[in-house]
Order: sequence, then structure tokens, then C-alpha cells
Amino acid sequence: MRLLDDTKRQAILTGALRILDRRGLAGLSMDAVGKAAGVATGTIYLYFENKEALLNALYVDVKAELSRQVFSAASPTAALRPAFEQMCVAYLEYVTAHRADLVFMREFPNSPHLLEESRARTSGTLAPLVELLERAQAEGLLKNLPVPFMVAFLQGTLTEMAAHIGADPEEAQEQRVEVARLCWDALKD
Amino acid sequence: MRLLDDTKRQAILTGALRILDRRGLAGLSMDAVGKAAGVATGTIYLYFENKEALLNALYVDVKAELSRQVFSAASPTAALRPAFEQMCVAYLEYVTAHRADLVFMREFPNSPHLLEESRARTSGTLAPLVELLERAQAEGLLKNLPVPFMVAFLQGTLTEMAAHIGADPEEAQEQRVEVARLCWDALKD
Amino acid sequence: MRLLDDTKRQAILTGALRILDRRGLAGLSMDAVGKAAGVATGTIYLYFENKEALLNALYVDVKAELSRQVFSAASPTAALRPAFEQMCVAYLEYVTAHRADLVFMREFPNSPHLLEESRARTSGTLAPLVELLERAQAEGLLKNLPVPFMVAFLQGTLTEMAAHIGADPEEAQEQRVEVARLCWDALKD
Amino acid sequence: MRLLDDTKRQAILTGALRILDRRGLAGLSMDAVGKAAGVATGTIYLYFENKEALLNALYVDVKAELSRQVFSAASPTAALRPAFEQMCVAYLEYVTAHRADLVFMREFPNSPHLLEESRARTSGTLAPLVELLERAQAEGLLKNLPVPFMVAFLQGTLTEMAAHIGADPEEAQEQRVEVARLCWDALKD
DNA sequence: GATGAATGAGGGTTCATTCAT
DNA sequence: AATGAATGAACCCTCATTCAT
Repeated sequence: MRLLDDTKRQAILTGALRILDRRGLAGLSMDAVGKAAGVATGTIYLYFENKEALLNALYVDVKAELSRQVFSAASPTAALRPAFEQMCVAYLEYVTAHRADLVFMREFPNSPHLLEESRARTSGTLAPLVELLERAQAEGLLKNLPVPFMVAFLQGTLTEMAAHIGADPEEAQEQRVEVARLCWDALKD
Repeated sequence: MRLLDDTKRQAILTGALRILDRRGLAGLSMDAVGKAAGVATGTIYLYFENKEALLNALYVDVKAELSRQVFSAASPTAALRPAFEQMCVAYLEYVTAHRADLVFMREFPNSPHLLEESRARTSGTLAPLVELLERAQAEGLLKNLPVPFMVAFLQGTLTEMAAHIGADPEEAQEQRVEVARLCWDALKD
Repeated sequence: MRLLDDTKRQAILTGALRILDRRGLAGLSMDAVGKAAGVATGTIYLYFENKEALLNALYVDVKAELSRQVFSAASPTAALRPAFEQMCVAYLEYVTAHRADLVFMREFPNSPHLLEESRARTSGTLAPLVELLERAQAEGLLKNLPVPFMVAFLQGTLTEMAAHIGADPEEAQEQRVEVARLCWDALKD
Repeated sequence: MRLLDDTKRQAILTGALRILDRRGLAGLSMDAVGKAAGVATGTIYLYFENKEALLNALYVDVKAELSRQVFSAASPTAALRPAFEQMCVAYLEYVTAHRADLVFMREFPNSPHLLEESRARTSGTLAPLVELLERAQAEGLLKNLPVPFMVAFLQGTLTEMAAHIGADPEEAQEQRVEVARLCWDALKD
């Protein structure tokens, strides 16, 4: 399925994201994606087997990009709490800048189109977070809850709160820090 | 738009919810709703202007029902923290028992179909929660964050966590209490 | 699948036959059928589950109509050879007058769309012919070949020869009689 | 349209026949032909103006090959009836061994794609049969029917009956002889 | 000459909405 | 008020054909 022009593949995914942003998952038609990507409708099918495959590829890509952005700055040697809050802020920053990604990541898993394979391929993206939570638990800093439980909490809370971050840059940064602290307080022992 | 038979109106909304439960928002067709409600397709249009109006009405109803259930038990004279946690648990119990409502409440606001009017009409349903949070803040128990911010946190967190509550009744109850505590810890000063 | 207006069902089948006549099986689109039947495309789907179902229904109908026409006049008490030749002539007359039916009946069974059920439902249409052949065999008039073999021979030969019958009515009738005699000679002992 | 590499032209035609065998006329896409021929899709258009031209060329070729195979063994000095029956058997053998050819030859003439030119170019392939029939008529062995009429009869009957020849080799051979005899009986005076 | 990526018209099908009954 | 048959636009996808390489 990997044909010649990887640039075009990216253009299609980006086009899809643009439509998602403007019209939501229900409004994403293959025609619209083609138009947004500057590509004929039929061309999409050279790069993706069908709409479902396109959406799953997008899901995998978006998740990967998110975790790359969120975890890239996190120095594994940093103290646990600052590292934790840094991650939270990075997450909030990312979804603020990529609202469409956020909407898609929340809506798509509820649709019947998410393939088990995609779920599997994205499960590893949160590894750095899992590791950090485990270390913090080991040191007695966090509640003794199952890690997946805590991950779900963070994902849900941060995603939700991202939508309530203000537009003013300075105020927004302050609010992100507050949310990060709130998350830590929720999980700390 | 409020015509004769209010029972039929309810039947339509209930039918829609049943379809939502079985097939999700994407699978909700007007034909299916009619069939589930025991009503002809055309009849729906006597009670709702179009699909969008039906969905918005459903959204308002579901939200109202949810808050009625959640806040009905809360005695306003109870101690603040128990009252708070009681609300959280009630919320989690409700969405566990009404999974379709949950799915719909999470998916629908992301769609372009949620009208501003519906958002406005549902904002008041959380008044008892707002009041409780303000009292707790006045007593210095909670962080000095804007109340809408805290409400958003609770809504997002509880909704997200509801999806991760186990199936075993006893275990589920324990998890609900844990989530409630976690929410308090997040917000407490 | 049998909805209200049986007239419309017939109109759709007739429209399909008209398209078949003009453009062949490959040129038969649901849009074209709808247009030929004076009906919206979507309406076809109220009467037939999909294109395949429409084609199979048409096949069953056409086969039934053919055998009704061919065998209606055949008096079972008539002498065997005249009865046989009468059937042959009737068959040739029918396909001359309904060329589209003929083309369809020959082309469709080769397509992957003919359902086993349709094959089964049409297998009985030739019963009068089978009976006649068996009686003629019992009387020692015909070769001792398997009856399905003889049926296939007649079907193939008559269908093929029908395409070579001239346009002039009088000449055509003469040729039909000749073909009938030829068929008898082929099978007679 | 006759370009350099005649081998490649043949490969394309053979590829088309292979697809015809596997998927029928409706399943014959230019992509599939190219793949089966080991050739790029675009290359087909260097050898054939379009799909219609390819199919017509295939038709002409298949018909020619058939008559070559059928008439090659026929010794012109042989007695008429044995020569006749030999031809019939050879025809049946050929189409048994080349089922795809048979399917194609039966299906394609019904489509609107068969050009008059192709029909004309294939009409001569049956010359040896025509000659034989004329000689037999001159000797008073056969009915006094127009020769094209008799040719049509043979073609239709043999093609149809070929589809009903059993799979067991020995039985099949016996059936072929029976069909040949049946054809002779049909035409004999 | 040869390739195969790209095109876009056209196919089958669904479904929100209308309207005659 | 209630019905459900009818509509037709819009959907996803295929494929004959073209064209830059």
C-alpha cells in the first residue's frame, strides 16, 4: 500500500484533517478529502484501500505525532513531578494548536471504523507516560491505582480541559499550569 | 412544534436513544427511529422539524434527566465533601446504567449539529453542583479556580472515567468511590 | 418485499427489459432503469433489495412468461409430434417478438448474479416439455438420450435459430416450421 | 495499430482470456488484463486503441484459432458423413478444452461491443464447413435448407451442447459422438 | 516503447425529507 | 394527525483512459 509519492499520502491525510476540522467526522466525504488535498477522488484509493483504511491511518499518524510532541521534551532524568507537569502542559499545548486532531481522536474511537489493529498500533504511544507513572508509584508519590486507570483519567481530563483553555496566550499558559497541578493533586497519594 | 400527543414525542426520543445504543450516532436514520418508536417515518416530522431538531431535543432531555437523577438524592444540608462525592458516584452510576446516553452526550457536542440554543438550555442543569462548589470554595475547601473551569473538569473526568468502570458490580462500586475521591483531591486546596 | 403498488413493480421490470434491449446487460444501470420506468432511482430499492435481486426477479418472471406463452396452447391430448412441433414454433414466435427477453435469458445465466434460488424457481417451467419428451421416448419415437440433454439441445438450438429467422412474416412462419421439423429429426430415433 | 512486439500483443490477448476464464466478461478490467499479461496498463493502449478494440481482436483471434483446430484434421477426401461428424466432435473437444473461449464467444456477440467489421472478418473462418455442407446437399444427403441457416444451427447447437458434456473423459467422448450424430440427423434429408 | 500514477465520470446504494392518501 | 411510498442528492468506490516520466 506504500506507493510512490509519500508527499501525496501526507497531503491526503492533511486534507482529511482539514475537513475533519471544518465539518466533523460525519461530514468527511472522500470527495471533500480529495478536493482539500488537491487530488482527484480516485487518487485517494491508490494510497488507501478505502475510507476506513484512510481514517485508521490518520488515527495512527495523529496519535504518533501527538506522543512525539508531548514526550520529546521530557527528560527522563528530571524529577518526577516537574516531568509529569511538563507532559501535561505539552499535551494541552498540542491540542490547543491542533484542535482538529483532538476532535478526531475523541470521536473516531467511538465509531465502528476503528480497527483492532490500529488500537494495537497506538497502544504503545503512551509508554513514556506509563513509565513515569509507575516510577512515581514506586516512590510512593501517587495513589495505588491501576496505571491504565490513571492514564484514562489524564487523557480524559486533559482533553476536556483543553477545550476550556482561554484564547489569550499568557492567560492560557497559566491555565495549563493550573490544570497540570490539578492532575497531579488528583493522582498524588 | 409541541403538538398533540406528548407520549408519542417521548416514544420517538426513546426510540432514538435505543438506536443510538445499538448502532451509534452514525447509524441513526430517521427510518430506524420511526421503527424503534413504533411510528411512521413521516410522523417524526410532525413532532420535530428535522433530524437536527430531534437530536438537539434529545440532547436537552438526556442532560436534564441526568441532572435530575444525579442531584435528586443530594441533601443540601449534608457536609460538603460527602455531598460532593455522593454526586460524583451518582453521576457514574447513572452513565453506567445508561451507556447510550453517555455515548450520545460525548459524541453529539462534537458534531456540528449541536445548536447554541441547546447548549444554553442545558447549562442550567448543573446549578446544584455550581452551588455546592461555590460553598466549598467559600469555606476554603477547594482551590480558587473559576467555577465553570471546575465544572468542566468534573464533567470531562467523570464521563471519561465512566467508560473505564469495570463490569463486576462490587468492583464497579469501589471504583466509583475511588474516582470520586480522586476528583475531590484534584480540586481541594 | 412485496409492497403496495404491484403496477410499479411491473413498470420497473419492464423498464429494465427495455434497457436490456437497448444497451445490454452491461449497460443496465439502476439510474437507466428508473428513468425507463418513470420512477426515481431510490424507488427501485423499495421494490427490490438491490440490482442483483432485480435481475433475478426479472429472470424468473421472463422465464415464467415464456413458458406460459409456449405451453398454453399445447393440448396434452394432441399427437406427440404435432404437439412437439407446436411448442417449437410457439417458442420461436415468442422470442422473435421478445428479443430482449431472449438476450437476457442467454446472457444472465453466465453472469455471477444468477442466484441458485432463481435457478431452482425456474427449473419447473419446462415441465410440460419434459413430460412430452418422456412420453415420446416411452413410445419409442425419440432417441434414448437423457431428457435434460434433449432439453438443452432444444433450448440452445431454438434460441440460436430464432436469431436467424427472417423479417418477412410469411417467410418467417415457414422457417419456424422448418426449424421445428429439424429439431424433431434430430431427436427422433 | 500493429506495433513492434507481436509477442507482447499475444501476451495481452492471452492475459485477457485468462481473466475471462477466471472472472467472466464483466470482471475483465484493463488493469487485470495488464497484470495477467505481465504488462503495464498503459502498454495495452499501445497495442489496442481501447477496450473495445482489444475485445474485438480477441474475438477474431479466438474464432480463427477455433476453426483452425476444428478443420485441420478434416481430410477433404473423406466420406461426407464421417467428415461431418469428425468436425462436430473436434468442435466439441475444442470448446471443452477452452471453456473461456466458449464463454467469450457466446457472451461477446450479445454485447454492443462486437463491431460489424469483426463479424465480417470471422465469417470466412467456416469456409471448410460451408463447402462440406454444400457438397452433401449436392449429393442429396442433406435437407435443402440455406447453408447459412445450417451453419447457424450447428454453431448454436454445438456451443450449447458443449456446456452439457460431462467431466468424465470416456463418457464425454461418447456424448460428443452422440451430439454429432444428432446434428447429422437434424440436417439429413 | 513502456510505465503506472493520476484522473473523473459513472456505478450501486442510502437516507433525510416530502406529500398524496 | 398519521402514514409510508416516493424522491433525488450525496455517498463510497471502480475503472477506462491519459500523460508525465
